[in-house]
Amino acid sequence: MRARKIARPTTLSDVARLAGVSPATASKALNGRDEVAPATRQRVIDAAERLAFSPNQLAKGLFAGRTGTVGLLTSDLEGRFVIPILMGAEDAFGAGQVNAFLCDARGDEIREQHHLRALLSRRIDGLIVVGRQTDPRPSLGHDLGVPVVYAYAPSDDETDLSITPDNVEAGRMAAEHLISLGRTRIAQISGDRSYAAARDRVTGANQAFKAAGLTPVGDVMFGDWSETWGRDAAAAMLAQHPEIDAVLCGSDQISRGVLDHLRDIGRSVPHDVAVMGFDNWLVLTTNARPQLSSIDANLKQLGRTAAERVFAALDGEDIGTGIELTPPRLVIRGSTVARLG
Amino acid sequence: MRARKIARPTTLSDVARLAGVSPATASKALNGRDEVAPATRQRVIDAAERLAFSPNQLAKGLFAGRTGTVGLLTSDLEGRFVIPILMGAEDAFGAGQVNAFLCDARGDEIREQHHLRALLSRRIDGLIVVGRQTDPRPSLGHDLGVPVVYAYAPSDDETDLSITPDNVEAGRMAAEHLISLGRTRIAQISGDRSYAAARDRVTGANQAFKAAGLTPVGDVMFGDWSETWGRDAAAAMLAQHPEIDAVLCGSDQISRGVLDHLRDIGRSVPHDVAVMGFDNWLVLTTNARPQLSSIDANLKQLGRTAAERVFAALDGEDIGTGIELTPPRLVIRGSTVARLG
DNA sequence: CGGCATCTCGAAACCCGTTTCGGAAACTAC
DNA sequence: GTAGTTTCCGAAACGGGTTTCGAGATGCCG
Repeated sequence: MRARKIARPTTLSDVARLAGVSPATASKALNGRDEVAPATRQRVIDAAERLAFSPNQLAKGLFAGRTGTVGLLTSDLEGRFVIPILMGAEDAFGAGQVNAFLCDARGDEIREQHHLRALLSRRIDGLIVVGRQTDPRPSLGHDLGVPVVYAYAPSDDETDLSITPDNVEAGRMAAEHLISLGRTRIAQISGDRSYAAARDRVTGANQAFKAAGLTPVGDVMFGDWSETWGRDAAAAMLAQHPEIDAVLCGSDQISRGVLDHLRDIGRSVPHDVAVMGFDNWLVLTTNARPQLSSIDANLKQLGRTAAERVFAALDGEDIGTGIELTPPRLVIRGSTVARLG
Repeated sequence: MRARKIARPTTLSDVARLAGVSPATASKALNGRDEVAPATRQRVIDAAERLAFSPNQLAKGLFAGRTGTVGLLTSDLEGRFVIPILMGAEDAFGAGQVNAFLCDARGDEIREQHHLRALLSRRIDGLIVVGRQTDPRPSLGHDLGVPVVYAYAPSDDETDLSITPDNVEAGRMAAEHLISLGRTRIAQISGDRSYAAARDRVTGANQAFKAAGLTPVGDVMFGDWSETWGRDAAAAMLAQHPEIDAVLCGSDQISRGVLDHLRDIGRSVPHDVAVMGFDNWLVLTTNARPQLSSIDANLKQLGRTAAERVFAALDGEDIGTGIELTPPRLVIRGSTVARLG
């Protein structure tokens, strides 16, 4: 049997005709409404089965006002951060009957507006806006007609709901881990100073140092987020302060550079110097020598939370306002604790 | 002026009423049909502008049978490979009026079927199936009613259209680069043997060796795709064959491990030993010491091509069959050519 | 000024599924 | 036997847009 050239999808009327009832009855039978005789219902169900009927969600959405679709508007698909968030959101959505439109604005405001228009004209039920930095981004406004949640990058309008990682807490957590290991001469090599993520983590770490009565060694070094910067910064730092016994880094990439330099100059990790990373990027952390302790921002969880907030808003709940911080998680590996290799 | 709690989107009827015409005329005016007087058209356009009217794509699609949406069914969002492909596809689609549904099946066939159902019931116009390996995957069949293109992972049904990187050519290209540099004692450290990508690249490289009259040093080492494996394999390889002057690796991660080991034992790269990676993963290649030469599979281009094929099929063209190979690209950096640092 | 072609517009049907509401049939109660 | 209930089904309207087709208003001709 050849497939028809144009495989017109079967409609509810087709099912109704085969079952010998009206479309109205077929609809009621398939949706479990109770004004249908059991025998009739079974006939309709059998007919639907036979024709492999799947209802046209467009028509359904047209009437219901709900489409079962959500927009994911990201500003950077290449970024590693948006992917886990998208996954978490997909997790939360996928459980139900929701599908997600993915749009990438490439950080271009025009393109973002364009995508936003397109999404709204498709009558999405909700929108998640994902940024690639934790710095605030312009709000999309409130008169969109659908609930909006900002993930990772918070909105600059505090009457929006934003969900973002708690980088201050993350910095504190990392510093406290090093302190709890007895390290006292701790240096910080961070990333790009223009990123709130870099500054926040340093803030948190400094709070922990202060609380423990420690003075950090040297000034915090800001640069970029690369391995190369980590290497160069470590060289400069250790030349000036050879006494340091731990380095708190702004990212796993930077940590890898620092580890590299430490091996070059023959310092043992973690015995002589402990090294903490940030982000828990597995490709980097688990293949480092030794494996790299890091702070995981729980991005997947963040994405799931964002999706759940959108869901809640769909069910009529108030979506809430302000910036909601999600807690980080400490992942201990061999770069801070020796027996873990 | 406060935004209404429920911002009911403006409909075509609203526009028509404001312009003082019937919905039918309004529709014709906005869609550029010529049975409308210029003055009337302008009135309608102005009214639409005033009300910020954007037509309900659902209703539009309901009638037209075209929804302007495409499904992207991937089996692994975490994989680095699918992301550039998705980007390329988004590029090609985004130019027009098409939006993409993103679904992640997590390599689970049940989940895949579930998502497929959902997508079809949303009346997508086309489907791109993205895999995370280049090994063939089960076909979804032909009676879906929409054009399907398989990207990266080809379908096991040769009457489907698949687009996948030419790994044999990639292997050959890498080997020829090393040969052209005068290297004659070349070893291969590859990834997981169960991956077609690993085997194909080795095949291509061996063809190049044969053509040049060279005998590879030692057996090809298969392992996994990690940096750690690269280190271990390099150690074993160099212990047994200290004479090698180039290593052809199965991935950039493996290359990084190899580079690491070479520095450990004091071999200079590229002077003593040249190293080639695969995938051109910038985070790894540009931060290596020296920077890593690699083969780029042009995945973004692949995604764009896949999207264009779907487009073509929508316009009535035959979608074609078989496996279409996309050419790789050689990226030369310091790990093979010294002056490039 | 009548007859005919042209232009412009709107009523109505349609896409597909849901829901309301009314009616027919079967059943109960007296 | 009649009146009142209940059960089950279908006609019709709806949602938001598109398209067909016919009607009314013009313009042009002789």
